[in-house]
Amino acid sequence: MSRVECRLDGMSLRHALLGLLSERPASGYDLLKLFETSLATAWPATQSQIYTELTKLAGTGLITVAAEGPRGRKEYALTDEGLAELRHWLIETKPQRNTRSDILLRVFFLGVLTPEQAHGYLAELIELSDQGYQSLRRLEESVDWDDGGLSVYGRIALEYGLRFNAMRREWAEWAAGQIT
Amino acid sequence: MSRVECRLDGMSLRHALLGLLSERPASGYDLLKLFETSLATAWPATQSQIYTELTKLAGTGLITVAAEGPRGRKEYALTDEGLAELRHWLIETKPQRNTRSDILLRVFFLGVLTPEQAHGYLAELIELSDQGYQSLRRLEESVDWDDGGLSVYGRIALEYGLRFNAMRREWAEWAAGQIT
DNA sequence: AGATACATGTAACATGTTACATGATTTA
DNA sequence: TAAATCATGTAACATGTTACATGTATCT
Repeated sequence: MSRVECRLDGMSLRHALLGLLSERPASGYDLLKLFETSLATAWPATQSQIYTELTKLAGTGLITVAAEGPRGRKEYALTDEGLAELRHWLIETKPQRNTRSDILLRVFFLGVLTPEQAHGYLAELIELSDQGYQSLRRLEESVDWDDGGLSVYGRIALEYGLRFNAMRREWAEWAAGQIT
Repeated sequence: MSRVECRLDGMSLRHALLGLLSERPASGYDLLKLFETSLATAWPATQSQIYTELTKLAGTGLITVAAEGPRGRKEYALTDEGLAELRHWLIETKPQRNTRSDILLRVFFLGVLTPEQAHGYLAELIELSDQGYQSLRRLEESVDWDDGGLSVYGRIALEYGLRFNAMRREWAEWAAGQIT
């Protein structure tokens, strides 16, 4: 009775918002900041998208306006239904979204460039990976890992980023060696 | 004079098509098959998208209908302008598209599940990574690497996939150990 | 008083997905 | 001759980006 209809996959933005609200109530503005910091690498979202989706979520009862503050601030809180939907998404639906990579796509076509230009591209990737790695290291140091719920799994997600950037750097170095 | 206006980034589908056509002429149907095989992991595209984009590209002169075959087949070929645009994209524009990962996003919110359920999710990821790895190994064996232009960089892209899946597997195993 | 940060909302456009719709040629 | 494959196109909808538009509270 409680699950009204079959929902399609996707709609990850919706679940990202539910997930962030599962920790504590927050305004659209707060959520925007959280997207910019913690979720930026996993699921970037714009201000426009966030506010629009929050209105929809409140309309379907997955979240509610729990409090109103100064400057028109609306603080949203997760409802029981919202938490159920979040759990449903995590447990029942298969993570299989197609990952699109601008960076990898270009690699297929480096043959139309000179070997020097191809090396240039790979050097860019090495730098990009280094920057990503360093930036995550800085984040690691600045975050209070004794904080609430997101910290355990936030640390795990950060480790993913570190390993990913290290892998990409090593791969790009190897690839540069393959090009004569 | 030749570059008419400032183009925005993005439009990777367009450049993926130009890139594939830089090797040899092909029909929309051929290109669809190429997307399903070689580009599937880097930049998936649907039949609908491909045919629509080909029509647009032919309209702007980046490709032309070089030949027509049986069943209404239209074989497209890259023009000089198209090749210039492809090179421009590869050399001048920075690869910085936001990578969205459904899989990583869920990790942030595993705290709303029981440790057992979280372990279940990580086990799924390990299996997914293994399958991805094996499937790329099979592809590696089935492809004729002495073929044309795409093979050198196609092999490099494939190596990326192998390393990525290996990295993700190891990370998920480590992550499982972090959850008490 | 002016700058910055807080705070929300919408409109236009670009991109991507699913489903529908049609038909020709080859192969078993 | 029936099924599979080749071959293209469009319509409706979902999602994501950029720009515009507005106003309040705090800090220096």
